[in-house]
Amino acid sequence: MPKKKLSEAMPGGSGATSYDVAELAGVSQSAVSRAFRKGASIAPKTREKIMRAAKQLGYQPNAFARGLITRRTNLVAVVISNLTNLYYPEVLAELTQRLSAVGHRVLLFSLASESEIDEMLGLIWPYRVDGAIIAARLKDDQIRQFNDRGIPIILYNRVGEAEPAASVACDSAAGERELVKHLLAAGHRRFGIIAGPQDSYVGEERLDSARRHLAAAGIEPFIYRGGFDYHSGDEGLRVLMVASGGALDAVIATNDAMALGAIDCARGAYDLTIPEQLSIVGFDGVGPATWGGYQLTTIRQPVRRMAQAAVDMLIERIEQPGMIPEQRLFGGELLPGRSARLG
Amino acid sequence: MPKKKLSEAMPGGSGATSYDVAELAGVSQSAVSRAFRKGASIAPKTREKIMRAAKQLGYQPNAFARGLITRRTNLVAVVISNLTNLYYPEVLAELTQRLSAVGHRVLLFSLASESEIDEMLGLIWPYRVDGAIIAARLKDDQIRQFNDRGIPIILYNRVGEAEPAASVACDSAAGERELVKHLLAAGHRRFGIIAGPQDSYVGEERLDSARRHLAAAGIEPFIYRGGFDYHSGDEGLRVLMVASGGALDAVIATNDAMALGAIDCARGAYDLTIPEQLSIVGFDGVGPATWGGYQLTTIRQPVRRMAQAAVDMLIERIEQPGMIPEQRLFGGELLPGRSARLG
DNA sequence: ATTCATGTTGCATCCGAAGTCAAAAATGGC
DNA sequence: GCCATTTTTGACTTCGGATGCAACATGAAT
Repeated sequence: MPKKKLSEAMPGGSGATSYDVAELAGVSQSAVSRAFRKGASIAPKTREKIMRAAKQLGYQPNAFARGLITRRTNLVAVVISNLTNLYYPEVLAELTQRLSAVGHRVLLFSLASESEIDEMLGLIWPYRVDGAIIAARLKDDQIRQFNDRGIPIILYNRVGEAEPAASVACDSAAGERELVKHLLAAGHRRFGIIAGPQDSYVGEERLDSARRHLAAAGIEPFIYRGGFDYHSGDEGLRVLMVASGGALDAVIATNDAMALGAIDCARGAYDLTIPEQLSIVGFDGVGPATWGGYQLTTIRQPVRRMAQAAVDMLIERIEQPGMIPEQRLFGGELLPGRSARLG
Repeated sequence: MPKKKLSEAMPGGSGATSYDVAELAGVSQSAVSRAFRKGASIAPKTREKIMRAAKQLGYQPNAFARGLITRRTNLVAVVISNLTNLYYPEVLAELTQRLSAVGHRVLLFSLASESEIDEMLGLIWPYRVDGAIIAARLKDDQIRQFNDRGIPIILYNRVGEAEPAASVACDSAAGERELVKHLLAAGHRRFGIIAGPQDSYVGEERLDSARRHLAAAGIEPFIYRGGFDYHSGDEGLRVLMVASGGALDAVIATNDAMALGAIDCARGAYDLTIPEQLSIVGFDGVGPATWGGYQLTTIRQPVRRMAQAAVDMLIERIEQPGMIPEQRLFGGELLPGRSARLG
């Protein structure tokens, strides 16, 4: 008995397979397959005939069957730790657009906490993604798991430590240096820093850079650690005001959300005018930073270019496995804004 | 010759299949398959042995092979029109969390413009998603395509018109009514409305409701149409100020982003104090609305409950196809804030 | 017309896990 | 210890499309 059990047209459903299309078009299943593979050996006339039949049946090749045999799924895992952060939605939007443009689908994973990563990796493997873009803190052994499985990854605003990994990042150190330089030039001397959680890679980089450049000028800043959110900015400013005895010239927040929280707190709780009585700077250049009420002085990450680079690099590495991990560092742009006096 | 071409252990890779595991554990492939299916008929001792072998090889069942035979992919398509809108990232985060919790993966699609929907549908079909949650404007024939293919969908803050579709939404009309009621009770009489684009379902609902309730009080508001973004709020306020000859009591923005833009514009460009000289209300209850600098008077959508409901309904409909489309309407919560005088 | 190169086509097989079914093993009752 | 149940197990087939290969058609060159 030949294997020709055609899927009977269900009531209204469209479970058409290549066999159904083949029968309707009067060709073999192979022909149908070839009609849908660009560049395959098939006569234009035949392809047309097949496409007509396919349309009539609402046929679409089954990505699962295809992926099984070709070992290409056209899926890319995108892992983002906290989507509610103001910065990531923009990144995600860009990544999704770019990936779509090159024929890849986004399998999205978001984490409530970094501890969920291992669990999440277990959810990724079964889908045999062609690659992954990761904006979350991966430990070396987690990076190695991708490497071992031959799945190319691009770290976004993170870098691999011992284990090699391709990455795209915004130069935090350089951005922070720029801010500090201008703040110092404008005469600020008493600094407070509102930093992020210690497990954030970029957070620590920004903090280190700021401290280093302040230290070079003989300045020891007050430091508060928050959680990268608006509320941390508010609380951070209060803590710093107390710690410094109210004598602050400038506050460096390691991201915009906290800087905005600090601005509102300075105005609302301490009745300070920004930037005359206190300079506040952030980092990222998220949407609200440019709003009229804030006009934050900050470093804008070139999100579009970074996303484009991440996707380009990933595709390259998918097409040509075994490339040496490349790290691309993008310079941020100083948005002068009006929340700090710069020199 | 038996089909026993085992995938040779690549250099460091882990392309282990159930056959590899079977061989190592000294059992048949079927046994391996059963070991990974909860509730399958297998002896505890055997399962343990298999799991040990699987771990050793880094084996994870191939979702593509599994999906092909079971016709369940555990994939859910999530379609969101504009991710850069302040409101959607929160929704997306909730949806992803909830879906993960019930064992489903998110295949994310975002649209740069609504016209891309048809194209995007063509990208969804091959992946045989188990269901879809859609926060974008689907035309009836597009909803029908899902119905025809037997793919359950949940519309998020949208409803189907002619074609039946399950949906989850926040009661825009009721929320807007509440706002108008309180604004009227506080004595406001000269209203301006900053509305969204006409192709937005919730936008039109909010606008209609506001106009209707104002009309009932004999009031004809000035209306401006924007694009749901911060900048539209700024521009909207300027236009309304001109149109009304500067004599506005209250501004109703049909979402928060525009309300925030209007507040900053009122303060910055017209030097008005909010809410003493002008009341401004929004809709959604996004993060920045509660920030100290704004404390927006708005209607907070119960995002968590809505997302939970959307996922629950979708799963129900996946498990039990053919259910009658249900529509769930959630009431919003009035956040009094400080951007409007309420009665 | 014959030969050869080129372009199309169908057959058979494969990808990897799941499910069917009947055989084999374990369990229980007496 | 023997037979009747109940588990547990493995051989084989299935899902749907891609591909190597051989067969076939087409047209050009001789």
